[in-house]
Amino acid sequence: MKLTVDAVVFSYIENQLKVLLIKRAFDPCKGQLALAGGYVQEDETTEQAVLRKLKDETGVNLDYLEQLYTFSDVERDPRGRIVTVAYYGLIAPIKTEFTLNKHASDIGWYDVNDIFSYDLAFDHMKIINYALDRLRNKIQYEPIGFDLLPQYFTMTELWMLYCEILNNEIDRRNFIKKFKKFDLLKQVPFKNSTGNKGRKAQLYEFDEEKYLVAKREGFNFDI
Amino acid sequence: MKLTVDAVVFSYIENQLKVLLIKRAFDPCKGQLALAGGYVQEDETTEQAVLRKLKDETGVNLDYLEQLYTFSDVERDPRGRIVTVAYYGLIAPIKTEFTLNKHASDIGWYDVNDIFSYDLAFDHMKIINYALDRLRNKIQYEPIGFDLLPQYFTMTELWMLYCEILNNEIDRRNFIKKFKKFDLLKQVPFKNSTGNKGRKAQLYEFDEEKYLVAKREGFNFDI
DNA sequence: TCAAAAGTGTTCCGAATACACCCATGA
DNA sequence: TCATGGGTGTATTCGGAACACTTTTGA
Repeated sequence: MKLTVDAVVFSYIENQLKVLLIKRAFDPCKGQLALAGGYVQEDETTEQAVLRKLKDETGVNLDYLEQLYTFSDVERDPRGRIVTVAYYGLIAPIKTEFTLNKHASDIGWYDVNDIFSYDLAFDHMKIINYALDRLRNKIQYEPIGFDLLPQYFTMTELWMLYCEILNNEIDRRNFIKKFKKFDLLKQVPFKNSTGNKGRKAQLYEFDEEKYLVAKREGFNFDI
Repeated sequence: MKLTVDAVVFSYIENQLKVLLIKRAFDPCKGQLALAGGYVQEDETTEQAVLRKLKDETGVNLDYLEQLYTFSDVERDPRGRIVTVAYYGLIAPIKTEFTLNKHASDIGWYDVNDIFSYDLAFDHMKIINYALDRLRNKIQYEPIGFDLLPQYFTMTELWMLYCEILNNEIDRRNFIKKFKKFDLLKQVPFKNSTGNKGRKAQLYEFDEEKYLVAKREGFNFDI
């Protein structure tokens, strides 16, 4: 019985929800896209293992990490009996410098709307779908969406993120009204100028402290 | 690296939420209360392992089973590096016949409101608390409460179950009104007579079929 | 006829929804 | 001055919360 970890890492790049995949350099499944992951060592928790493997295999540092599910189908790995503890992580769209290592011939961000047409290694498609379900649920009742955005963002960007992930049409005005009533955002004293059209937008920052205090007093984040 | 499973089994007996614990017959933690569980075999999934161990160690058959979380602290088991996949299960309060086996010197139902004063083996207290959190959340948006009740139950019993688990005062009238509007219950053509006081109560049965149809059409169970 | 539990209805309030116009900016 | 995207307000509707009386039953 061997134990591995796998990580479904999401980011939000160019208004699209992306997932981090590596191209496997070795068999089994050589050449196929796969999640980052690997064996758990004797002296580390599964969470530590995920962070270590991500660092080793891709060089990324997460803003959020959560255990997803443990997959234990007997036939899930051709190398033998391998149980995997899957995690999902979120990362702001900073310029991610990938450090290729021997296990991966390529590393990249793939649009989640496209991955269904790819041929993923092992049961990794199943794991990604599980992660997507969890993300879509969780983003509605925990303020984790901010971990997919840069530190400073506009209301429209926040709104577009939610539209993209929940893939439905949310009324922009109602969404912003609701979010402002939550009172979890700090205005920052400058505005953005992405694109050179139209009015400049106010930038905001998530106020983690405020959220924790509000939560302790019974506030429930709920979109 | 060894892999085990542990099961937090709940039932609802005498208007109290109970958890199934065994008294360990051997070291480590001999004599302490613990969850049912054990090693995962090479040719079975973790879910199959839980069901097998529950059958072996206690003889109970679950009405509901769900994976909870995988616990992997390096020091969580004195026997060495053991990662455990925890599950929680629900079972209706039928007369459960326990089959004692060599691993357990005793098996019993313990009120969840009392277990905090007991000395549980390993990190099993942590696991039970995790399961309680999950149950309290999930019962509010999936109709799993019925798996803690007998096939036929009264509205008042259903209401009391929710009050007990969510330990807060829910308005009885609003609760019943809401549940009736869901239209997920079948009236059965007889009434109960528990106790010999007061008006007899209509008995109901959960209509799983109706729920699945409604769910497919977009219905969301939500207390 | 009384005590105990079951069963039911109405009002009120707040949140969600639907919906449209004005503002700031740079070309 | 115009096109583009940012920012705000109101009316309506629906569901949740608060709340009290009548009915059935057995002793």
